[in-house]
Amino acid sequence: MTRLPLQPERAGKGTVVDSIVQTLADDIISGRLTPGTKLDAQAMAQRFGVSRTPIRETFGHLAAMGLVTHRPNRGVIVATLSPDALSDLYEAMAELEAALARLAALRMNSDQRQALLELHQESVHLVRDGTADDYARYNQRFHALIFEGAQSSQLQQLAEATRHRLAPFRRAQFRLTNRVSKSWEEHDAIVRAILAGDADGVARLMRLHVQTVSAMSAEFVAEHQLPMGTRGETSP
Amino acid sequence: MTRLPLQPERAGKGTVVDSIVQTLADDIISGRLTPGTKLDAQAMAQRFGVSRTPIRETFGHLAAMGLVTHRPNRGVIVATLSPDALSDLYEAMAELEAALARLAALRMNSDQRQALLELHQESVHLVRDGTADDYARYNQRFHALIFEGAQSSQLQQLAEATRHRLAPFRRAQFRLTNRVSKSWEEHDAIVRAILAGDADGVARLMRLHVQTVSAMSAEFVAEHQLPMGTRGETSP
DNA sequence: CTTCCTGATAGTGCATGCATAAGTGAAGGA
DNA sequence: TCCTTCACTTATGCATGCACTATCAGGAAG
Repeated sequence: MTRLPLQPERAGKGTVVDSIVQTLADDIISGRLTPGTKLDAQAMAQRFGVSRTPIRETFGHLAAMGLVTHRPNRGVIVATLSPDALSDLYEAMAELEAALARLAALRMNSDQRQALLELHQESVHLVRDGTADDYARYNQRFHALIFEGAQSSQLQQLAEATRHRLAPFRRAQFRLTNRVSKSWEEHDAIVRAILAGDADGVARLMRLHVQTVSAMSAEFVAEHQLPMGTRGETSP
Repeated sequence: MTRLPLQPERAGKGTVVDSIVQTLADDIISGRLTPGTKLDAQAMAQRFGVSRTPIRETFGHLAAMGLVTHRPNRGVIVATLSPDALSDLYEAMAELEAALARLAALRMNSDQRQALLELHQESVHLVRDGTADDYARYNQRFHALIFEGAQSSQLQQLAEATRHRLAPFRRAQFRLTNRVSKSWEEHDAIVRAILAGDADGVARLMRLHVQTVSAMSAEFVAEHQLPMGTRGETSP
């Protein structure tokens, strides 16, 4: 009668729904689907060669992740954020990343610290010679290393989920003038604090870093009139 | 074939799925459904008087919230947590609550500070005269006031979602000896730090407070053999 | 010309049916 | 007695069909 669990956490793979969730989530995060875009259930059904039932289930998952907004009887759209909601989400991001950086400063082993330092030092040339996309990729890896160093998988998952929700509004910030060099300098201070084991200091620095990104992102969104859904749903 | 055009109880205006999600989530959070319990789709369909389709959609929502675990072709069970996963979640909880408390210390207005102080002072008698449930209710309101005071709705939502996931494992901790008076003393220090505007101090205190709860919860789970994911992990 | 009604149309939400994989128990062999 | 095998049972995952609601075009009333 004692039923021992066969393999822990084997779940989450295998069904059609999960693979479609991955695909659509990636479409949103990568910007192929922009905020405000309506997701037509039967068009998706055709695209993936399945019926509408698993598509609707997929929409449920994406809605729970905050990537899409479900409006009863009116379909599903890629999530839009009012300026207030955007800064609110960035604040959450700032606190999550600050907490992770704090833990990383306390917990990273010497290999991890070395890897972080090397990644950061090798990125110097990107400030002058790299493209915005190059720097964005380095930036992604920089934060990922800190996430891993914190060794707190739940907190990491929350941070990554929040990062995904912000992705559509954050993408192009490195194209702003001077943003790259400023960002690199902020990273530099963060790396030094982590190597020094200055937990409270790195938390403060990371919070400021993300707040700066937030301001840049808001500026970029304002300048480029990204769809935000400022006034609720009813748009004329 | 026999389709009833009129739903006798279509409570609220939202969809059926949303109301079922609410009900089942509450069943799990409140402990009516304990971790490891299998959720039978057609039994649920009968219980709520709907077909299996919206039930399956409901399961998707609950899985995305982390309240249930979906095993392909093997159904859905109320989420179980290994001891490691439990402490990991508590760590996330600690950091989230610490961040919220820090913001609350910076942002609460005088009315909110007054309300927090009054709630806390009025709760003194619960330490000696109240039941565990009484204190749990006060505890809930205490943390809720701090959440509101932080004025950071996304962070608050993350904290509440995490709190819900922990609820099945956290419920009975106030029945442990001395836990109530210790908890009250920790709250007391937190209130004083918030009133003093000591942001970093309250973050540290809150982190310790939740860590203590984590230890208590782990102890309770171990003593009472709650269903967990993987057995065999002995504490160091 | 604007506002309000009204009917057509499309798409969502749910029910039902079927193929398939997982679970169950009995029979046979070591 | 215990383990393996195999048919049977059960429930999951997906497809399809139908009713209901939101949206929009067109026309009447102000």
